[in-house]
Parts: sequence; structure tokens; C-alpha cells
Amino acid sequence: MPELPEVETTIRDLQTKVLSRTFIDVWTDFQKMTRLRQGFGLRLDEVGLRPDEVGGQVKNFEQFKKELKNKKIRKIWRRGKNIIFELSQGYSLLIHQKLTGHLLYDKWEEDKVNSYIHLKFFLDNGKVLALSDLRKFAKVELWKTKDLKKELSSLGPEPLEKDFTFEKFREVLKGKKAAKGEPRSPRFAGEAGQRRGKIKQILMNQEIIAGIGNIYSDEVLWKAKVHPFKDVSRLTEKELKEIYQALQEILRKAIELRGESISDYRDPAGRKGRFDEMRKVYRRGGEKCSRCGIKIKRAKIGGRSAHFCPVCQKI
DNA sequence: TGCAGTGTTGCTTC
DNA sequence: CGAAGCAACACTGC
Repeated sequence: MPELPEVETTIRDLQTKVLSRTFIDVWTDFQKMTRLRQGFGLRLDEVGLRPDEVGGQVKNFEQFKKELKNKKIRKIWRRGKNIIFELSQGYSLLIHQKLTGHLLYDKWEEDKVNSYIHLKFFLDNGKVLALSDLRKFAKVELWKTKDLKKELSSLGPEPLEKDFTFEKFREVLKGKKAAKGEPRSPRFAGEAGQRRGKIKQILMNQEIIAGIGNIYSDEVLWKAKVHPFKDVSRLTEKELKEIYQALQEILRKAIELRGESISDYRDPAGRKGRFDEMRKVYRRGGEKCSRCGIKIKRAKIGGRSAHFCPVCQKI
């Protein structure tokens, strides 16, 4: 699954390859993947078309194609798990790869997961930027840059930015009282401004911290020796520091190793990342914990699986 | 063979 | 308001 390190790997590679290129054309065999968002004079009900509105979808894709044509890529960046191509004339193209999507450029390795191509961008250098996505959950949206920036501001801070200090981490995690006129922080609860909720779910909440998903939340909590079910309000200062430190180290290491590829993620050349070598708990239920030898457990939190060591990780 | 499991987001329901 | 459930989709493994 593309989480922060995988998305970062993708954009860094694309920056060296498609910056300053212009979109010439676009093809898809799954029109539901593409959308025009705010700023195109469309009513919301026209934009949020239902699957049965085939005629509407065709019309929508034709307009998407028309608007994208001849736009030049000025900047490629990442916000959380979103890839953003900033284009000429005030446009931005947003790609969210969801569970099994990944971008491929020019020539890529032969691999089954690279064969589910549902979208192709044709560039002015004669090369193709393609989106392979087995489950077809990925979304590709054309925005007016101004509107997109507003939309992205609802995401939590970037964990690898310089200003994401330990103090800031503690503040966003624990939740502080909203100042007058300020929007209330998400999942804000209790008189003292104390947020409640299981730490794993908090880490995966994109409005609290951007970019963390199921794999890295499991790995971070194992490294920090904190149980995924522990309520965030009960975390000690020491535990908070351990989580912060583990988060920094694991995300940086995962980027260095070009992400994980236990499932479908591949880089733009179609190659696997190597974070798998470091994986301690994710999808290792039943195996022995490398720290204490006890069997790694798997349990459900909010409908998804958490993997953890029931002995090393304290509740 | 059939069906639960897989993870992200957004919408619906309570 | 929040949290829980489910749908979007296709393939794997038991």
C-alpha cells in the first residue's frame, strides 16, 4: 500500500523524469477514476456522478481530457499520501493511489502487479506515464490549484517536516483546546481538551498526522513498545517520545529503502522497495517476535487488522 | 468451491 | 457532534 514513504519515492523519481513535460493526451478504460473538482463551473451533483450515470461519465471524462491537454508540469510534490502535479495556468492534478495503485513511467519491469493499466498520460516527449491499479480504487482529479490547497489544508502536519517537533507531535496527538474562532480539532473530547482513542487509530487519522497507514503504524508502535489499543490519553511522556522517535526513524529508513512491496506497490520503473527486510510485525501474525520470542498477535481495530507483540508492547 | 481477508477514503447510519 | 459500518473492486488463500 502506498503510504508516505512509497508516495515520497514515487514523486522523487518523477521529479527527475517528467518535470517540465506537457500533457498531450490521456486514455482510460475506467472513467470513474477521473474527476473534475471545484473551480470548473460544475454543480456538485454533476461532479459526484454515480456509477450508473454512464452518459454523464463520458461527458465528464471528455471535459477532463480537454482541460488537461497542453498543460505543463511545473512542480511535483506530496501531501500525506497524495501526489500533486502542479500545472500551468493555475491547474493541479491530484492522484491518490489508495490500496493498489502505482504510477509507471516509460519502460517498466514485467510484473503481474504492473499489468493492471487503467490510465495513460501521453507526454510531449513521446513517453507514457501510466497508472496500474488492480482494485481500481485510485482517484485522479483535476483541480484549480487554489481550491486544492484549501482542500489539503484539512490534513494534519507532515511528520518529516522540520517544524514537526516533539512538542508539536504531542500537541496534535493529545489534542488541545481550540482557540476562539478556530475550528475545533478533530476527535476533540473531554473538558481538559484531552483527545480519546486508540493510539493506532490516532496515528492513521490523516487529519491528525498525514501519511501514516496500516503498515507503518504497526511498525512504529512495535518499535516504540506501545500497544496499539492503548488510549492516547493514557500515554506517558516517555511513551510519546518513543513513538515520535520511532516514527521519524522508520519513515526515514523506509524512504531510504524505497518503500515496502509486500503487496502491490512498485516504483515508477516497476521495481520493488526493500523495506520488507525491516518489517517486524505487519502481516507476521503467528511468527515469533524478534525481541522477545513470543507469538505476534493479530487483532481488529476499527475494522482493520493490527499486528503487535502482546508482551513487548505495553497497554 | 465459496467466502473471508486485504487497506484507503468517503458516505450513510445511528 | 462522533463513531461504526459499508461500498468502491479484484484477487489470494484457506
